[in-house]
Amino acid sequence: MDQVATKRSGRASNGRDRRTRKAATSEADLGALQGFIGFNLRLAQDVSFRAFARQTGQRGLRPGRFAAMMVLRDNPGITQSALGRAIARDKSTVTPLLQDLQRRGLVKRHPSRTDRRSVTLTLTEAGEAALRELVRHARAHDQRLDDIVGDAKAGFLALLRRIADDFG
Amino acid sequence: MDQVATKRSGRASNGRDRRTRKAATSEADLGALQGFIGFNLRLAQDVSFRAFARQTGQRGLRPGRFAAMMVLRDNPGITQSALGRAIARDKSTVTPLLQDLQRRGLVKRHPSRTDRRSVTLTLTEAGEAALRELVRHARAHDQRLDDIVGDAKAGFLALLRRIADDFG
DNA sequence: AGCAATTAGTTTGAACTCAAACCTTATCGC
DNA sequence: GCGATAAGGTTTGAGTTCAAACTAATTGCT
Repeated sequence: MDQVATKRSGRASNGRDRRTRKAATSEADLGALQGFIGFNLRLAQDVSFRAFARQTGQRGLRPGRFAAMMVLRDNPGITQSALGRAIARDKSTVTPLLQDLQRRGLVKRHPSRTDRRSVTLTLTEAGEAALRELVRHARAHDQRLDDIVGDAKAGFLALLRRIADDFG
Repeated sequence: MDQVATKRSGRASNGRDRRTRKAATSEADLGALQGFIGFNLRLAQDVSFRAFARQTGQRGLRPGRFAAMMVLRDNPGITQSALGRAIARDKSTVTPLLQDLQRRGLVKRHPSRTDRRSVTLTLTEAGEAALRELVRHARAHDQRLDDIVGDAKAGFLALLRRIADDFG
């Protein structure tokens, strides 16, 4: 149960030394793929996303909704566009997301007084309550990640942020 | 251009100290969200994915196809299920993915001789050629990630793999 | 051998996402 | 002011993805 992974870091898998990191149950050789940061990023994100969804999924509020509601809580009156930028989602994704949250009674949308194009967003009481509950799950979930990352967390987060910021 | 991010790590954002990490252009406060590993994982993956797609996207071969073709190249004769497990995609996702690659003439599928349920997969010559080209782009792309991660790469990859593996 | 449980692959339905086109409203330059 | 340009939101279309239901074939158990 102690990770085959980190064992190999030395030898550059040039594609000829097969059978390197296969899972416990004889599976495919990932070859050079396992050296790509991008690929491993996807795998990790994928697993994390799914685990979060499992923990909170019954309510149908998955990571995307969670992130949106967090931003809404901390920035009451924000507009859809700004929300989209904050959570890195296209505005055309944000529209139906908010329609859903509004339909569930978790979010209120009123026209902005200063700009007739835009909508200002706030969580309802129910939204705040739902978010509090959600935060409990999210914390538990992220605690698992914290446990894996251990004291490397600060550096790990810094690298993730750097990737997110520098790939403009 | 030197990351506002890591600056705040000390104070636990309990939701009352607003305006902490907003981007250069007065934007939303991410609040507690920025402390979540899961959220930052998504942002980084997102940006990386999109950058890859931009570099190779004209050909329509995005990261998903790239990963599949890499596994195919290193594991000729593999079955769809095994491929799916290798790249962490559901078998119902793999089916249309391969139909597309086959339609493009990059992959051959023949019935397995030993198991009449399964299909064995191999890259065609065109597939190998396309992949070689793709690898060039992928390497350039991952080099950018390498540059960002620097000498922390080994540890960074180890953490990503640990996350992917331990969240079963 | 024979029946149950598993596995390979496909199909279908729902969710999420982006990009592009579009309308409305603001802002900028002159 | 006025026209061009930009920005906020919505709609539409296409691409990915998973999960569940289903068929066909294989394995396991007795």
